[in-house]
Amino acid sequence: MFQDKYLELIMTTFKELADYIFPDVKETIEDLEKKFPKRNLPREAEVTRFAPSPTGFLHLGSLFMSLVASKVAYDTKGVFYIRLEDTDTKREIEGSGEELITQLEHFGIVPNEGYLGSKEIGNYGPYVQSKRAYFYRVCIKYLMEKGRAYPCFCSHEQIEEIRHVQEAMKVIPGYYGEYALCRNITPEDALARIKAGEKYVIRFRSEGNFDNKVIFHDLIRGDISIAENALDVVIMKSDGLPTYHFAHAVDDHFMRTTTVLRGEEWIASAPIHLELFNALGFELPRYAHAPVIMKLDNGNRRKLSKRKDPEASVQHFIEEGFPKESLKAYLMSIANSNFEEWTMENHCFDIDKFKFSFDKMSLDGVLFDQDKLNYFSKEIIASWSAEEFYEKLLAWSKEYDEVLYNHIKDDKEYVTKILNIERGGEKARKDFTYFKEVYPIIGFFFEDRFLEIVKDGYPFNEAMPKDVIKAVLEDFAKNNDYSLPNDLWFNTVKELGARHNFAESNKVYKQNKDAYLGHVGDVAEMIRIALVGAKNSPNLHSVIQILGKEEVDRRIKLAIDYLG
RNA sequence: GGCCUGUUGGAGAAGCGGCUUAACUCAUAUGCCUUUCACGCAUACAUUCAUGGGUUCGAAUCCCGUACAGGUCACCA
Repeated sequence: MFQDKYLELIMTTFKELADYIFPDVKETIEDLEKKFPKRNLPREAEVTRFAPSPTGFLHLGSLFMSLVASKVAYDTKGVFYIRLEDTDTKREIEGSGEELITQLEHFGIVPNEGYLGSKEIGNYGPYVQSKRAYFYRVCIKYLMEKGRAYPCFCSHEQIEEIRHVQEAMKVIPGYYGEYALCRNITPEDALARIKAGEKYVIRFRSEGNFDNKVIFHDLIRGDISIAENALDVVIMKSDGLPTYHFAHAVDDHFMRTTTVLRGEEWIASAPIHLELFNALGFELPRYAHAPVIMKLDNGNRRKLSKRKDPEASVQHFIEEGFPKESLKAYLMSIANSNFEEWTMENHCFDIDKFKFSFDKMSLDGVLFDQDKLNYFSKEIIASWSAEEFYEKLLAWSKEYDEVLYNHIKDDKEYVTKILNIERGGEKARKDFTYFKEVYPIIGFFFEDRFLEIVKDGYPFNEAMPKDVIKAVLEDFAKNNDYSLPNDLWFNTVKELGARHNFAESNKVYKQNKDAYLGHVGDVAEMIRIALVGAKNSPNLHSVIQILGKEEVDRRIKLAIDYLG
């Protein structure tokens, strides 16, 4: 009897406290429930999200997360949205929110709703946490009235001290139970201290016990059994903004997220979220804790670090000119190991056509594999038509490679021909893995670049007498027939070789080395070096066809002059 | 240190009690093809599934211990 009376008394003072702290809050959780009703979607439709903090460039891991999240929504005809988690004002980097969106867009990841940099779309906003302060206040006020939240006046030093005591006593560290100093401050006292201007945070009053276990289901890992939460976590910081834990509960509930996809580093705090959802009377979303992308460093696996690893930044791949399709295909191969087999069966790298599933996802952090990315990239670039390649190359170079851009922008026809060499078919040429290496490979096709290459001499075979090379080139200049197709043309090269005592094939040469100066391969090499300034190039016939008679003649003459 | 998660070749992995002499892909090596390079083709690459024990007629697959790796223990997300 006395107990009930006391409880009633406490409750009313809790309410006074809450009213004092949140004078602006007029609405209740029920009002918000009505304002943000469940979306009218088919049952299997998933609502997913990507919730980055504006603290720097887009991380490869973040791209991975957003790719999977958007894929899940896309596959189920659901909704994918973006929410900006900007509650950490200290770490915030000006403009990085917009940058994140731009980079996501570059990869074709466009949300159905949410924060879009310059604007927002959707009925569940605002989608920027700093603009949602009111909603958090509504929810905290609710908890406080129920006695499930209380102001805490402890300083960092005090908390530090508590931890030291706990460490010495070998008990679980943290702000809970008897160690939660402010937990039992009466509402009257708290009110007085707040009125006196003392700084405070608001903590959640946990009813859990570390000795109990909670089981929660993870879409990737299955059931995870873990100690119940007993920590009185901070839910509102002294600056009035919510902590991640609280914002997660409020936002994902009112934005009606059905599946929360996040990094595995959140598994440990899941019990906090469980209790928070419960206390607020919210239905729990499904969770999927994805593995992180790692790197091998001195034999140890560690997370890709923004500071140490250039490949941690998505911008790095954009600047190098990896096609967006390559990166997406690579990331999908990490997400679902059967994706690679699927690409081979279907001769397709379009991740939109692939069916993603959580249970094919790895549980372990995967090592970033540049070789694998390169492989996808080569295959994908080889699968494009020359026109497609040209357009993409042009767009990229305009932004990141001025020299290349100036060479290709005004001569689509010429460049397309170059890019078309040995393109298509089962045995397509696969020598480009990213845009940045295109110019070094095809540069010789351009007059100015060719002169630059050749300026310091030609890499002719030292063992071959100069007058022989000269004679071969002179003969070639006189007798080269542009009208012939590859096979017939190459026969004329063989004949040319024969006139200068070169065997028609390596086989013939090997049988009687003394009878010849060399074989056709050597002849082709001389012509190649004269025309491109290097020992290797794409198919010679193609090169000659593209350069044209005039240019070939000029280059041959230049080489002859060089030989003296 | 407590708790959580994981451990199949250099990488990503399939397999989840007998069809596995452990699939497939990338990488690597060698050879073939070839006018160079690239492509393509062929072959090789884990007697063994971190390790020790157990259950079983039978284990990579189930159970227990150990080791190792990653995560987490903030008014950071």
